[in-house]
Amino acid sequence: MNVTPSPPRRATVHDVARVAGVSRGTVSRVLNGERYVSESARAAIERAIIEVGYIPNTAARNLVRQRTQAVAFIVHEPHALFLEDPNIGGILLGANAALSEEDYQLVCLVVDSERDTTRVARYLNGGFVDGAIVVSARVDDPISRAIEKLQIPAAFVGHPPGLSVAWVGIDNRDSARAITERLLGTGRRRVGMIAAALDRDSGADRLEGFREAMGDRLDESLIEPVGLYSFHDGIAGMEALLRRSPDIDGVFAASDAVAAGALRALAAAGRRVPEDVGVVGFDDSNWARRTEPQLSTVHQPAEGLGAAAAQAVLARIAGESTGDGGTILATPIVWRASA
Amino acid sequence: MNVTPSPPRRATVHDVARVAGVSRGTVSRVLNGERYVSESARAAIERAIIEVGYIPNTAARNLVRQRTQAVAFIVHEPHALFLEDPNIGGILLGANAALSEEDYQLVCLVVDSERDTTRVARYLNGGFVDGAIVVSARVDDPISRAIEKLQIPAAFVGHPPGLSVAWVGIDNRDSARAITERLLGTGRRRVGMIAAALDRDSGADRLEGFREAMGDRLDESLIEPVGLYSFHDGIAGMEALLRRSPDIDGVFAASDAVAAGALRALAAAGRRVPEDVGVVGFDDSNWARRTEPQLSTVHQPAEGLGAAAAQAVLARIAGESTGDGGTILATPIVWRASA
DNA sequence: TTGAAAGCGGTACCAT
DNA sequence: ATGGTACCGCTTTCAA
Repeated sequence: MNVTPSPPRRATVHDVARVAGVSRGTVSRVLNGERYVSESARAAIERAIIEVGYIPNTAARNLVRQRTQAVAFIVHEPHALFLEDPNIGGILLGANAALSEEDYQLVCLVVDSERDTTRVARYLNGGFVDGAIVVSARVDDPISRAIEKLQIPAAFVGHPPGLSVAWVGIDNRDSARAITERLLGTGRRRVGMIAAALDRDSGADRLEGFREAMGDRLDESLIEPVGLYSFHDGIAGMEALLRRSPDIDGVFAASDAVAAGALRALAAAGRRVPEDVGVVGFDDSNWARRTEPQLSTVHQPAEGLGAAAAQAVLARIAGESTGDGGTILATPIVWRASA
Repeated sequence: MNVTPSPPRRATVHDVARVAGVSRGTVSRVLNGERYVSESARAAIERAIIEVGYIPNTAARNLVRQRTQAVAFIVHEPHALFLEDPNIGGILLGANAALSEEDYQLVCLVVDSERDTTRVARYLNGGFVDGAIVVSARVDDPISRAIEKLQIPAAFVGHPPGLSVAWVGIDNRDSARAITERLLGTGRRRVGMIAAALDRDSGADRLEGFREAMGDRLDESLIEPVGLYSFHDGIAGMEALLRRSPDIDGVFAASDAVAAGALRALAAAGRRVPEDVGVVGFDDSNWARRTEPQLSTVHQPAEGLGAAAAQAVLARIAGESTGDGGTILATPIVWRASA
């Protein structure tokens, strides 16, 4: 069949002007609510707008105004992680809310392949957005380069190592230290850690914080490194720990998902939580309230991070801030029943 | 300080032409890899491009070409659901991959407030995208209206009741019937259902399918309706069922999250799964592999849905298809250990 | 108060 | 092959 129904040409300012019997300039003034338009002209134009079914083409407007009232939100996560990460959704929602407040449109771009990387970089170059928020940046990929080269107002969530830019994040080391100390405060003697994602800042920092809190009491054999912040790695990590050090009575899991896995492994091994073993996690994600018992954990302010990143970008768009500093958000400990 | 560093004006085709000593037309030809450009001109232009640091402004190009090579992905979920829904991420990734294949940019817009609704509708009107994929459409909201009015090539994921448009989805009723029958096939006598989200198509259809499969054997008191597809509602639903009908020996939970909750409640009540009670879920989401025992469930092809929606949109952009039909994807049963 | 005209950054057609 | 020019849809001086 392939009968494409006549693409109904959209009415333009031109059409409105013609029908209203005025110039396009006057129409534009009405459209933008400016002064110096006679009542009669305004009325005629408003009538014409309805008559011809006029809808403004914002893209054209942006071209001349040289600003778009839009900010990109770029997610740069490997496939699986994107689906799993409990924070990403919150960050997105937080950023969207903050931008929405200022009537900015958040456009989220996801990078899931080499091809995406260059296309997104092109998009950034293309003049479709006034700024960008980047989650999980890679150093020296086309996207970071585009942002730097074009000096696009940007903020990163999580500190991109090596990049000197504005960023917001949390203090993973300090938070890890704090919750480990709290765990120690419950009287545990043999405290271990299931460390994850040591190739990332966050993972390495959490381990570092654990080390700090343990000080002299640290027994290296009580540290079990695993690959991802995942439930399954949590199970494996806990099993390894139990095998190696059956007398373990406290565990700091690098994330709630890992902690949930640890709980599962402990239950399978017949250990009671928190009576025999105290367990603490990190993130305060959905996991934390679904385990039995519920997790004591570090609250990660996902929506706050998104909002802060958005505000940083908006400030730079407004030319208010040129600093490359980082903003660190508070991470209160939420004490529940698992320790 | 507020010293906005001199906004470095971006080089344009004009600049390149001037430096290369040719006309803008010729520059444009080189940019678009057309024929009929002398080697000398091409070389001069390429040199000039580097010299002035030219970066094309895609937005301007789109304006004249009247197409953007971008498709919107609109998510219209209430706040909490957005963070919970196990399918949305997969749909997004599937759509992105399919669009990426054709060198289209997916721009995801999230609707989380009244304000967002109108802003997104404006964005759609604005001429920034060639098409749209809509997840969780509302009937007669500004977004659906914009799409209809502008005849934007679109596809909906899940059948938007009342709207006559292209859509992709699954057959919830049939899938529910199939897995219920399979559950009955294991010899259960007293099979119930924790029905959820009955105000949505999907929820109502799954219950309908359950009813069909049960036929004469249906005992209305074994149906427990709960609010959301959530873990906690799963717990509550199962508790209610156990209270009312202690002899229950089979449960169809409206989603995996609900099933996970049911498992928790059953464990708390001392029932063994699958020995005492068989449980089946719906979605085949992350939940399914994290419960103990792992869930038997209906596989929901999230990425496939996203890809199919993307292809439908691309086809309509190409003017190939004008049908308003729906595409139904297969939902194989995945049999694990919970029944 | 209003219209005319010059762009915004490109593309595309038409002579040459 | 190339330059000239009209135009995409809208905003923004500048005169009148």
